[in-house]
Amino acid sequence: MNGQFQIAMHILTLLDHADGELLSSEYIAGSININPALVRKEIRNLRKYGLIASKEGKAGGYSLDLPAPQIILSDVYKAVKHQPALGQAKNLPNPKCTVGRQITQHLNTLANEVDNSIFNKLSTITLADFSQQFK
Amino acid sequence: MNGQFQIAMHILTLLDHADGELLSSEYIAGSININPALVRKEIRNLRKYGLIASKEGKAGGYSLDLPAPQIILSDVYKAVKHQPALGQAKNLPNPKCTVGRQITQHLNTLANEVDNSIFNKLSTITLADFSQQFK
DNA sequence: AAAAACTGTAACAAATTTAATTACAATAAA
DNA sequence: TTTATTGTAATTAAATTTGTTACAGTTTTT
Repeated sequence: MNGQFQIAMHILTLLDHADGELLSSEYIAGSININPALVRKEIRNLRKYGLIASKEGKAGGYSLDLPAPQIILSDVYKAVKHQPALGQAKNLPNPKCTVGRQITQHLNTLANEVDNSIFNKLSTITLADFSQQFK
Repeated sequence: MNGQFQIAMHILTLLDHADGELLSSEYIAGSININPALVRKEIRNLRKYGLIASKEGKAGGYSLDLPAPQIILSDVYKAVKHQPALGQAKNLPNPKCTVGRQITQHLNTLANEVDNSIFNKLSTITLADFSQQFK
């Protein structure tokens, strides 16, 4: 995994604290300490998932698209997750071997079970829960 | 994450099926379809955690160091895991910002909780459970 | 003793992924 | 019309992961 989840949480927490006021990608980038273009790229994704609203043009910026108590961390995770948490090997096991022939399938099943347990855990926490720790 | 867990599980499953007979890194590599040196490198690690035994020299090779029912998948995970499942951002948040100042700590707490839920899930499954699916 | 078949380990190269940078068109407010 | 900002793409740089090669050390076999 990479740092997308952390970046996403940082952005969302800032927006929650802004309390409806629009924040610019430059301001957000200043808090996270990364490049503003990366912030915009990450937000493009979160917007696709209905978590963030944006306004273009002068005095534009970003805000939450849902009240913080309605943003469930499992949804944030889904938005940024592209791979199973257990990882994914890129080898192609030998189909002539009894184990090699079947292992991909069994490993995938296991990976899904693990992903589910992460979802379950994260579905018990809202952005509001997380964000209020800072106050 | 990378594919280390999958490679480790593949190796362990093969060794379980070998039923005490020693397997060479070349044979194992043939089933996984990767380089023998990589197999040995991965095994070096699993050996450190007491999961695999090795024998050097001609007619050498590898075997399980514990009966399969005593190899818990959470131990395999611990052996290969180097990073939290949620990932880890490499930015250094701005300490002048209320959120930036505290977020690393709160994200780490969350990451630990998630890691625990993975451990809990994997601690319910043994290598024997996994491996017997192939028979 | 010598040859053969292994493991153990290191050094290096290649490929892939992630993050950073730059640039600029499009939009909306002043 | 100027200014500040988002949206997006293209490119570069850095980091990580995977693959390769090589060879010393070990144990068995002849």
